[in-house]
Amino acid sequence: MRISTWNINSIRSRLPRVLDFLCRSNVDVLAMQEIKCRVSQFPVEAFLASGYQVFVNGLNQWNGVAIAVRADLDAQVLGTEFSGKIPQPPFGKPPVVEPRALGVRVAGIECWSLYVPNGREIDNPHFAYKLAWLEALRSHAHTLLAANPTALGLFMGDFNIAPCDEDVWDIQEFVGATHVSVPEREAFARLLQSDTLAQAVSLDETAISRIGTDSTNCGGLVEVTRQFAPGWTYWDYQKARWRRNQGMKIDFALATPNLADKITGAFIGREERDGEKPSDHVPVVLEL
DNA sequence: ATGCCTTCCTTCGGAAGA
Repeated sequence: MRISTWNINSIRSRLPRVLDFLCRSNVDVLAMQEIKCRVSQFPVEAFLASGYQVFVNGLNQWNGVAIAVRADLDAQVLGTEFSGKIPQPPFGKPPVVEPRALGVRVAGIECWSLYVPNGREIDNPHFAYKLAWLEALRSHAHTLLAANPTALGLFMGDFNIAPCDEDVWDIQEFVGATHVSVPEREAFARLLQSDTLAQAVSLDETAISRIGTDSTNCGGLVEVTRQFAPGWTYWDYQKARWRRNQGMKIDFALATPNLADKITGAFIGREERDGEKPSDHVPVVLEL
């Protein structure tokens, strides 16, 4: 079975590329982020014609997530809300929960497509929102595993965090920036099983032991792409980042331990950053 | 050279992305 995650940066701009990728790569489940459209604007018929059922969470031109599942697979929507309450952004009237999460149960696996808030700048209210959003995700994962330690759960998407210094082309360029800060890396680490932290994030021993001892309240997940698929998943459109190969590794798949044991490989579809109208992210594909 | 790009909208300028 093949499961993929991809921040496509607008389904209406990327439809031919996404359908081509689905068929060519023999993908069974695709978690998409940044569809940038309302549910009514999503090209459902085109997916059906290509042999995929598709589930959509989209409100307007911002954010939005979807999951395509091969038509012959059994799939049920879980929802757009975590058991850990998803926070509202620090703006907007009336207040609304942004479409950044969608869960579908596929073949016994609880699959989530996630678009973690960007954070903007460290001192921006959006940054606190990002941390609160990640805490809601941690709470959900913790609750899932507390209820059933053998649960099969997969939390895929654009995490907007570079967990390790090597996950950006030059860490010196990111001094004082979001995506690499200690609070973000700690929030990412708290999603994980405590004994997988040391190799999963660039944090000092004090921070790792502090988070690691908090095992009664950790997410309990395992990041399952890095060991099979090293390298970056995003290159900014600006400043010729792709041509100069200056990228970031910010797209991941976090699995519950029982599902992590079933992962046999992963790869990054780098070729999707080339050619006509690419997204700035490329797909990450898991093999089970 | 801020190596200035891509997407969206009650659209031709601004917001957001990371």
